Amino acid sequence: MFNKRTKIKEVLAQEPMSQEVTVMGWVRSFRNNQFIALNDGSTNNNLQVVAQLGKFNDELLKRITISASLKVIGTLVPSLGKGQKMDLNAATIEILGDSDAEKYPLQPKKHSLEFLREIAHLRFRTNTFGSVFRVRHSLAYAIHKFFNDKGFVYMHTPVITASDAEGAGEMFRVTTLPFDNPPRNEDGSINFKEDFFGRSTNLTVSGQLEGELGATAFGDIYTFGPTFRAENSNTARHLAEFWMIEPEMAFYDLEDNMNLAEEFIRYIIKYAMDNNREDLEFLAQRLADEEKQLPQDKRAEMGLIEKLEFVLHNNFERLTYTEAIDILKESNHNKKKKFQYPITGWGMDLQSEHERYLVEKHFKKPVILSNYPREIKAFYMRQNDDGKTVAAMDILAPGIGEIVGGSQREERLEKLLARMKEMNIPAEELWWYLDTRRFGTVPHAGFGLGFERMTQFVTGMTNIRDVIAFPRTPKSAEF
RNA sequence: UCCUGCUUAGCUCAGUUGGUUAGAGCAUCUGACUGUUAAUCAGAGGGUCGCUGGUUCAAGUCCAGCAGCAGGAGCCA
Repeated sequence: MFNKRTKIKEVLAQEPMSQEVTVMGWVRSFRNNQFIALNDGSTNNNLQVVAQLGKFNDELLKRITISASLKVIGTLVPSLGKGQKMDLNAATIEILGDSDAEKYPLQPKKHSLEFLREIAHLRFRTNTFGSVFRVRHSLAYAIHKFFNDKGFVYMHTPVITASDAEGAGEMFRVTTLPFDNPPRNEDGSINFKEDFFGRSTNLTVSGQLEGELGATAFGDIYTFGPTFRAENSNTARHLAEFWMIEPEMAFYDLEDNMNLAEEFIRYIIKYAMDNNREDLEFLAQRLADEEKQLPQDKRAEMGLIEKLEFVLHNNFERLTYTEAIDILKESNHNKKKKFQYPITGWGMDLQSEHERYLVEKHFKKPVILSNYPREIKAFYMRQNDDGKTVAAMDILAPGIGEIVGGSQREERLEKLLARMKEMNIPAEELWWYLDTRRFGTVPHAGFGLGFERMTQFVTGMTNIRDVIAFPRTPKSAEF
């Protein structure tokens, strides 16, 4: 058996009492031909391995280069140096894999995030990305734990779908037809009857409609999977491939939905705070250092840890779209005409500058906006009695904007059909969806949460490309 | 997709009104030193100045097109 090692995180938690320990990891630095900072990804903290002078031959020492992989057996003793509690006095050092220092691109110094994106395959070996991806993992685990503990069923909705009626964005087409010479109908259009599925298919833009099918059988379900949007969006908060969590609950109204979303967000943040304290503190420090470069007015008012604590201990501000419009209209910001898009009145769609004003300047906390005008929202949202609004809600977070979008769904078949007709959504194609309203329809609700945006919020990373391992963005799919 | 900006050594950046052989710090390599913590000291190597074209006696520097990246906007999660 090869893997008889102790993870460095566990080693560092021990008291050094000359016990024998086997560790394996990658060299972060090699100082003074004697001190190896070894990292194995279990924590950002390195274990200092001491290769006593004269004990190892030069040929071996020369191969201890940055990012070479080592197996070290030694005894754990209190450190004579000041920078760490313990040393691993090496008895044997085995080079598992050499690393050519002349070609290895990472150095023991600060690199720009832009540069690290160009070497996304190696950036996990930095402290920043080590912390980010350990936190990302914890958030993913916490999500499953939260829903599992509440008795939700984890539902795997399809990645390839045929419905093109959702209007959630541009889609990536899935086909096996030859693109240079596809079979054609008599009128010249492409004949998808000859395609793999016998019809036109695409990558999913949302699992919601399928999720509703699950909710109307299991009661509570959630999905957690990849989602694809072929939008040509070039921003720090959009990806062409991202992960989304979509809970869907039968016997829920809009308020139940908001309560669940708020509890959910708080739960996963608390989980990360309890289990990734070290990584979050590192990221908080990183963010603070980064913000020092910014002018005063662009800096966040709270540090990362402070912000997360604040979210844990303060209720989200809840208000209706109508109330939000009033606040915006009456704001000094608007009266001084500082909005690029002026507040024209009820019915307008909120721009991100408006959302940011509400969240970052007015309330200074996460905000849940509800009951939007029906004209600016999707067909499946439940129509309110006022005839003007729908039971929709968005959760807006400081720094990243919309983090959750959800609604109570229209469960009344006649109303749903009428709305679909108004919006030119072909009911025939969604016959299976409409069946939920035909056979024992129930009030139900759900929401979607962008996993990367949530991870951004928790890690403080300002660019979404830095919280997913291999970001897919326009003109970029190298790794 | 639109607006703005950027692109010079492996990395982070200087580079004057266009003018000889394009610089620095870090990294790398060689040597010295040896309880270091971004180790230190000495030396060396390392460049198609994003690409294509233009103006000029002369272009890293000026102009145009293209590409990529970043920030902002739109779309959204």
